[in-house]
Amino acid sequence: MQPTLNDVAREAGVSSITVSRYFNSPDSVREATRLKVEAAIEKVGYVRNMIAGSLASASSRVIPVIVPSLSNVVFIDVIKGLQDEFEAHGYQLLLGKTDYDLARETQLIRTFLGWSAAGLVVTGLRHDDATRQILENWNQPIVEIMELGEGLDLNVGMDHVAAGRAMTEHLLARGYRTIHFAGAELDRDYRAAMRYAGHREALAAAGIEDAPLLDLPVRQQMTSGAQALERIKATFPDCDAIHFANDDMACGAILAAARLGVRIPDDIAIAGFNGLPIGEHVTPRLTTIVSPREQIGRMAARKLLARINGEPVGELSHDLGFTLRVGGST
Amino acid sequence: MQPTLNDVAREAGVSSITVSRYFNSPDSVREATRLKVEAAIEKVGYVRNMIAGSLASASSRVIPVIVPSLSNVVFIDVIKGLQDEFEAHGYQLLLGKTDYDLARETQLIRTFLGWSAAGLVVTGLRHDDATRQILENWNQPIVEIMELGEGLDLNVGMDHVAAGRAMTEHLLARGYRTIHFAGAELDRDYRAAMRYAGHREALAAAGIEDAPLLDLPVRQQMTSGAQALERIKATFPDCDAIHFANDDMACGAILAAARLGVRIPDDIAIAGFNGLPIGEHVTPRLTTIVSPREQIGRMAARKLLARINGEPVGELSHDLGFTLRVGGST
DNA sequence: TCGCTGAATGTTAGCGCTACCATGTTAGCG
DNA sequence: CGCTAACATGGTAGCGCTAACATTCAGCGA
Repeated sequence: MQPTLNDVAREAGVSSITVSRYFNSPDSVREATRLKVEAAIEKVGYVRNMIAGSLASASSRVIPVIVPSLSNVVFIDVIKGLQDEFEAHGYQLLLGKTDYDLARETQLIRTFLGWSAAGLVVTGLRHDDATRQILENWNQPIVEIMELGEGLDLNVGMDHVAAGRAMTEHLLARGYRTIHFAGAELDRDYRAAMRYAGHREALAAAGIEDAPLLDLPVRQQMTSGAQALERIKATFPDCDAIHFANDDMACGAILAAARLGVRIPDDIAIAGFNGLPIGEHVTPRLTTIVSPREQIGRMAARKLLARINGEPVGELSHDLGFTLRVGGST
Repeated sequence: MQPTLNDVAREAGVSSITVSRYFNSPDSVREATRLKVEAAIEKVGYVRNMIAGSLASASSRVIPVIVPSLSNVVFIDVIKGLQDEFEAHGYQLLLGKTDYDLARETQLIRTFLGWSAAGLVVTGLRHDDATRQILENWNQPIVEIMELGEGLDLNVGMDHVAAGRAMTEHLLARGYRTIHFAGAELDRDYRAAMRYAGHREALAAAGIEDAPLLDLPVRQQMTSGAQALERIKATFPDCDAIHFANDDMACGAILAAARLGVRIPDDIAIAGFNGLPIGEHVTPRLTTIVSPREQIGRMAARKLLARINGEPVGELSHDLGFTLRVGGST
């Protein structure tokens, strides 16, 4: 049987609430008492029972994080940022995954509420009505991450439409005119679809109404990229640039180009999105948009913790921006 | 205020314990009662309070997972496997990260014990005495993952020494004789060091006593790989093969080779470890050892859940093996 | 010395649920 | 039709902690 607060209290010759205070508000315990309590804790080998504490105080130091997928590096980096900040402040990260299914999201949130969570991190601004209703009635802080817009509470991310626009503006500036957009399952990955929307906007602004789209079924991302290049090269010989939905696909295309004898950027230019390390190692270097993934996690955690601790959080919606990194591929 | 079991019970005209049974052992509740309870739950919008349940039953459906790093794809894949299985069985994954620090591991485990966890997944077989002592006195199932050997309880992984040996045997069979091993911070990444040990064994068995090692400080893995290639090429012109500690480094080297005009495998052969998708996209294809990462997660979760549910778990230590995937790089 | 004040500590009553045992209820049998 | 066994349900106590209020104590000025 694990020792309890009472065992520590008896050993230290104080009451159990004093030991509780030693943990929760050390400043309100006198130095001498603190030492006695510390010795007692050490002696009996006490481990705090977080469950009992959470029940009594109706709040736990647990923060659920809901992401659509763990196969995507993007979310890994975000989780890393979140985890670092949470751990540093004594909060635990509870991981949930929706597989891009909004109903699953609702279910997860329902479960997590049962953990009296101190806050919630959820991916994206799109939720179904059930989720929305639950969260609106929940009075703990929430951060919606990745995108930007009118949210439930706090919001940290970047503007995907602007990112798509920026890349296509770059391609247009370089003189490319027949630019295809290639992605994988854009209905699920709606943030990629937003980048495609930005891409269309940029084309329209340049007087180009045609914005050809190749939307492949997901398999392995790099393979899809290679496949997209082959397909577009074969079907649309006029195409002079491909704007990919992500770096994995773009690098898959660049690596395939070497095998196929396609010269980049002379025969066709390639652009990506995310700023993954691999883009710097392929030849030519990939032109991409660097997304602030880990920073999104870090900032989301900071805002959430600030809100939990009743500190000012600043703007509700926080745009972390992005940077265009130009390589030799465009 | 959230509705409680009592609210549901009153609404359904039964006692609260019956509602509790509806959740925990549905088979022991009559059909008619079940329907009444379901209607009541729906009506009052009841959400289970997992905290209270965990306190009363002294066990929570939470399973902490402790990994050294989140920057390494390897652990991501493992977490994915674990998460899938846990979620399917109604268990929550609590994520902890040690940054390869054993003292941090102890601290995390101590905290997690306070969550009355149903089990624990921890990376590796090496722990400090404090951790070992805590875990030996804890009577819940534990799985140590990644490696193989005499563990605290259950163990799922692969034999890294054998993997290193297998790769080097392959290189020797291909006729390479001056084989360098290149890794990054092998003191921290001791599983890579185990592969190096296997590499040395294979060389020794072939009568080669010299097993040159290049151990770089970690930066970005692909960059380290490129750097290793340059360094070895310049310093040891006789070297005819590099056995890398992982695929990232190996691919970094292959991609750098194209830029440097080094022909692979004619000038130098390159081998990796892990079987990441990128290895199949570089030219030539990377020869590597495919590690069963996601399967390790999945199997670890299954064994843990079996043990939790009092089902037979089979062998305490489970070897998931590995496969040599030969590409054009050797 | 006393009384006052603020800081430190204690007392009490739950938080919402489940374990344990007790009781009621049904079906099957002779 | 009564008896029994198996099944279904209920009452009660308490898991280990903290919120809220109560009390004590130290330190100080008058």
